[in-house]
Amino acid sequence: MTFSQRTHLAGSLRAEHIGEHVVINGWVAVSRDLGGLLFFDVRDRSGKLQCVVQPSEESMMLYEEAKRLRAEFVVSVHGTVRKREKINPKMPTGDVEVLVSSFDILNESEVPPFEIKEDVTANEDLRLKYRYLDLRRPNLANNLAIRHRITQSIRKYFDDRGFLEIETPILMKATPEGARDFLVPSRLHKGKFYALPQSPQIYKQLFMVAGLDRYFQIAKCFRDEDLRADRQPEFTQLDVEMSFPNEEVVHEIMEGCLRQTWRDLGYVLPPFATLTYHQAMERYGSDKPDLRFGIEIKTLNEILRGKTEFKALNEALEKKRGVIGAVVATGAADWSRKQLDQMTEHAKIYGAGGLIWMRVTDAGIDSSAKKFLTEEISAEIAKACDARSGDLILIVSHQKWDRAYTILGAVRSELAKRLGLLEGKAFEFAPLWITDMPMFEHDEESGAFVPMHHPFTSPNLEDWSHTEEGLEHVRARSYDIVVNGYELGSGSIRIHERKLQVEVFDMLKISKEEQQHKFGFLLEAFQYGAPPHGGMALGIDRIAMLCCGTDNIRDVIAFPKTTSMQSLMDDAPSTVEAYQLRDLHITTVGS
RNA sequence: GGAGUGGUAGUUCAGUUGGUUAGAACGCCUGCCUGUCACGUAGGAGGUCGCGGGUUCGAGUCCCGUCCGCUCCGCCA
Repeated sequence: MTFSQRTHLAGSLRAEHIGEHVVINGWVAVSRDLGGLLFFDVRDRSGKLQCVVQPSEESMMLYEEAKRLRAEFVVSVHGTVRKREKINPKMPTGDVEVLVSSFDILNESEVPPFEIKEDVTANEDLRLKYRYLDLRRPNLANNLAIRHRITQSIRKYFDDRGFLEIETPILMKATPEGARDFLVPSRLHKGKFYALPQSPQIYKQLFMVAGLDRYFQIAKCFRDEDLRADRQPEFTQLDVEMSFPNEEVVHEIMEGCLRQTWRDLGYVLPPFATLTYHQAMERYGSDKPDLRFGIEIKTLNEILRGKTEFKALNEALEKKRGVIGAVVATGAADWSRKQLDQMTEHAKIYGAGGLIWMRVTDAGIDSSAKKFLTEEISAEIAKACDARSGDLILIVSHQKWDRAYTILGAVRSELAKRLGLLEGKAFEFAPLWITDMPMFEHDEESGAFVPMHHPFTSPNLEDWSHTEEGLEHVRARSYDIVVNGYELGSGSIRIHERKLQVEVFDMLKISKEEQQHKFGFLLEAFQYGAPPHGGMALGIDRIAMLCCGTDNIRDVIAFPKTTSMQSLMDDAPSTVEAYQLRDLHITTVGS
């Protein structure tokens, strides 16, 4: 089939093009036959354009032919741009239309399974099955364009600063720490497996040993863990590492990168706040707090100690790490019993035993724990919380420090939602650094200490301890970037000395044999002049989510998986032929 | 691993206490219509109520199981 090359994109025509002869190639979005006068809109990636077939005696054939046009037919339209009789202010191209002189149907289309329009109503599973049609919608296509803009901006930023973009292997050694690996069986090595990278962490550290000095990569990473609205099994990271840095250098580079990316998209990224991990937990109940709204947690342990008969509260006070905390819902004293019950149910999802509410009014303080809290104590709590008449105080207690604050953080977020504190703030950004994470975390199940970040993170040497009791208080030289409640990424100054790395492995109860088997090559590399180094990794998908104003990671990925890790379009994962399994020395068990 | 929620026409949904032939809107098809842009208008076609079993004279509706979508807890160095 022959057809003319287009002269313009459909969405690009404006009044300045009036009088020009143009060729537009695209899809029929909709056709309106008024009986003798026929309009059809042509859509391409750039937008939509109205075309009109106005029959005259010599063009009746054209009109008859145009009646065949249906949605999603592919057409090549020749015509002349002219001013519309009635302009359409809702369309960017609404000042003009193309008077069609001829057109070719380049391909017909079945009736699509859902209408391809901006305000799509079809459910997501149907749209995922026909993803190529969903991507035809300008809003989704625009998300991918924004994502492209982000990666271009990042590449330019790091190139300008002497960073080399270097690819790392996708088939790598399995190091089953942290998340589950995706494994790839080896055909040539019976019974052995590669793993897909959870991150290029070890490779980029070896780049520093190699003297490559400054590295970055936009890298695909894989984790075989359960999905969420902001998590996919394969995702993309901006991975960065540099030699001879301190925390300030890394922070400056990464902040600059995000600021430039935001600017290139036409957004403003305000200055970063900084909170230590403990500050974030105790003030906002999260290690990734959303600072677009201000509700802060108040800890009430000292106010309530020895002042109440409430059993649940005293149980928290008796424990070394128990916490009683409160958040204030401004102006919510008039909430109904039902609303309060809903908040309680929400807190219980996160492990709360219950929720105490206090209504502060001119008439005094009404409380669900009236029996156990005297008027004086209630007043003192209200004062500590800065609660005024008309406010609602929600109190949570838990015997564990982090659980208590996590529940309070969840209540804080739910309040923001219910009080509408985030409305109209999709494109406001509140970035911050979270610093001084604990190096180790006590694991309830195993009773052992596990690394909170990863085992290559350098401890703060001021805190470094060789005793188990001391481990709890060792700070890591790590840092996270958080924006609007999303952890965009984390990084650290790494260990670059074999001796310290072995000490950390020992503390984590990784046996010498295991150290050698999993990380022997890294320990060996550290013996040959490894420079001090550090870096960071940021989630490109989450950056794109923020910049597209969506809270669903699937909106910024071309072909995403569902929450059960399937691709509805191509039906992956699927069974394979028996000979393929034989080649790989694999048999499947069970059914 | 667990919790919640949904699955009815091509699509989005409604469907009462279990009761005749399962409805609406949009889309689709056929006419009519020369300035529409959510065109209008007249008519028409279109259903394995996710799947399997059970209770019942009778199941879209009740029960059990199962599959799938979404959200969340756990998990995610």
